[in-house]
Amino acid sequence: MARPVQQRRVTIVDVARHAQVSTTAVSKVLRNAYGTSPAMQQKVHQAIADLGYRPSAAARGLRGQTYTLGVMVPDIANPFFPEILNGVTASLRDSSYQVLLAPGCAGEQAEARTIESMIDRSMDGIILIAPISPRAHLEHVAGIIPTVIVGRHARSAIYDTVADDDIAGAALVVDHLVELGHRRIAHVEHLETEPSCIEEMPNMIRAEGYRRAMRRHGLDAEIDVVSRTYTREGGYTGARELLERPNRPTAIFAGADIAAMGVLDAVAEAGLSVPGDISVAGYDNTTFASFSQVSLTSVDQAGWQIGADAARLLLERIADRSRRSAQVKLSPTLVVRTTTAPPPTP
Amino acid sequence: MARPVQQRRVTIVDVARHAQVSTTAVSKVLRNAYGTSPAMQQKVHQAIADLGYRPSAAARGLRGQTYTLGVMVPDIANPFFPEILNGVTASLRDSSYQVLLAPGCAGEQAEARTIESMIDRSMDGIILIAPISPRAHLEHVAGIIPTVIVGRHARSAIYDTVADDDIAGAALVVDHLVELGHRRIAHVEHLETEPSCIEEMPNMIRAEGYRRAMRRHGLDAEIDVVSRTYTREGGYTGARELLERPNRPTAIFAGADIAAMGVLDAVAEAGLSVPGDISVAGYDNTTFASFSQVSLTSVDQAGWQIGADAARLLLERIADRSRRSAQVKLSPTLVVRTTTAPPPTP
DNA sequence: ACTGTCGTGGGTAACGTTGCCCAAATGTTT
DNA sequence: AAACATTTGGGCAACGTTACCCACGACAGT
Repeated sequence: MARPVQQRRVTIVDVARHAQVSTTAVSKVLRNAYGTSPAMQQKVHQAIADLGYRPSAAARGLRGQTYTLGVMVPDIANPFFPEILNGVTASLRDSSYQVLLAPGCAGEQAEARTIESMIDRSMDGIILIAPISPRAHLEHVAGIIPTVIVGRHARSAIYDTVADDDIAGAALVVDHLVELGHRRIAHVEHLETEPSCIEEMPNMIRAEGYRRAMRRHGLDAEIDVVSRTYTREGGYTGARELLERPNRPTAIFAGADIAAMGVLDAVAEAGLSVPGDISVAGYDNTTFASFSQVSLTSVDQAGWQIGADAARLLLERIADRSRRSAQVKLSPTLVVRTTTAPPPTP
Repeated sequence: MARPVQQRRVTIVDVARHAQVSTTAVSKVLRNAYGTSPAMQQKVHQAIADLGYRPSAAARGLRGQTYTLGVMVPDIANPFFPEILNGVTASLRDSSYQVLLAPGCAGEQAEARTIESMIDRSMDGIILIAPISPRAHLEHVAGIIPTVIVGRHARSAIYDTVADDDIAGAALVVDHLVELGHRRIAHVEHLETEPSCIEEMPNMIRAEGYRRAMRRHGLDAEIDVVSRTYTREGGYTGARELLERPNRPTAIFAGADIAAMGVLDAVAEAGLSVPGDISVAGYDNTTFASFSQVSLTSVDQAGWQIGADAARLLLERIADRSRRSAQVKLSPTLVVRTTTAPPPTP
């Protein structure tokens, strides 16, 4: 039954007393503020080490910075997001910032609550990955807390953005499939049920890129889009619908690898072979796409780089909140694997 | 250049003034504390709604609770962890708690820093998934903050645990393979580089369960374990080593699906077929295992349930810090798919 | 010697919330 | 009618940190 006594936390006051200086002095040393002699710094650092002092984020939050950054991801089960996150944490390795992930945001309501809760926790800045909130709400949020938006295609004066060129990415896939000889190329898109920001979302841009590329190749009549979600389930039901068409497509372009997974499920279930009967392509080039049993042709949008850029921009904005907003647009590349091949000869 | 003015946050004082009551009264209503009449509650709630008030977690943290729970995951790229997390958030749906995820802890040092940072942020409780810190350190942490440990096989008086019966899980796989006629069954385990808590870790228990089951079947001489990590890379290099054995195994049991992915990569690269030439089994029954192109035989350890139980225990412990510690042990089940079959007849 | 500047350090008042206590009003028992 | 219990609400002092000021001594330029 030996229970350790609930010892009081070491505070800045304890450090000050131990180092025989004022709390102000300790605070200054902690923040590398102006007005501290090397001798005092030495004393203070020694005291901090002796006592094992750690600043309280709560108390700091009440006054100023918390050295905490929040990242909101729409769906942690999607293997693309960990890559972005790795880029973020890599960028922050040498800083004193800690990253916290806010998971589970299904729907605009839940997303708003999640963002609110990050603000409540006085985070120093937030990175929102493909948020579905209306533009006005994002600007409102960005007015309260430094914000970087990942994925959305719209510039704002008060928040920075990092996005992949989804028009180009979708074109890469269509061009590749057309070059292989495909004409009936279908697309599985992600459609938000609460459509308040439709035209800025990466998923919509991808669908638009698909349509434009199809038209460019004179395939207007073959444009065929099914609307689901970027999940395995979404890809599965979407592909089921496509495979039941009287004249079924010879290629399916899923807007995300995770949806392509579902497409492959449906194709296998229908007893069709890939790429013999039907070609399949994805988007994101997740680790799953490179898996030997899958070997999915996919668009690489450099998730790591996206995360790294987002973190960098966020730190810059925290340092200078009135600086001009920046927009980073990254160019995707196509990684051709074995799920795409010429269509079957009839 | 219209920049929204940085408006001051609405505080409890504003609410109190607007509702014509004291700040104490507002605080009581917020916390459903004793001593508030229905009439006052009504007034206060109205004022809160009018002003859009949100309590500051920082200020709360300085005094008491922050209504924030932290979850530490060892590797967000492993698709098993999102399942646990979904269980956690589902359990907390109707509570006022917010979950934050602390990502990226490679090594004991990084893990300790991550835990420290959750304590610094005055979280109300933490869930540590398969932490690698020494036992003593975990007990130290649990003395400071309510803690639930997931995966570790050791009971403590001051923290609760939730774990899968890894001995039984490993036995399920070995029994299944033996029944199919396999004898040369190898295992890819996860080995921590900093071995301070070896014998409690789920990965070690799985390896031990494998050894025991092999002995039970009189296959002592066939025991063959390669030590890597539970990653795709680990599974890949581990399988490469196994496949180069003069008398290579007819079945490989990877301690995690994510490692099984790498095993399948290596097997494919070697030009062998699954399950024709070699059977492969995993652990965790992640969504990846059920994927049609993979169809991996795997042990289901009910990640969702693990997360839900962990969250429940944590709430109980927050409510009563001196309650007796609880240990939940869940029974795994085997999901047989198409990567396991009788060994090739020589 | 007298003023001004700079480097160094400290005092103090917030920041927003809640736990503890007390006061007044109301109800209940003797 | 007096004594006592209960309900309802408020005052006040922390919690740990930092921004803003001011004080002191040293030193340079007049």
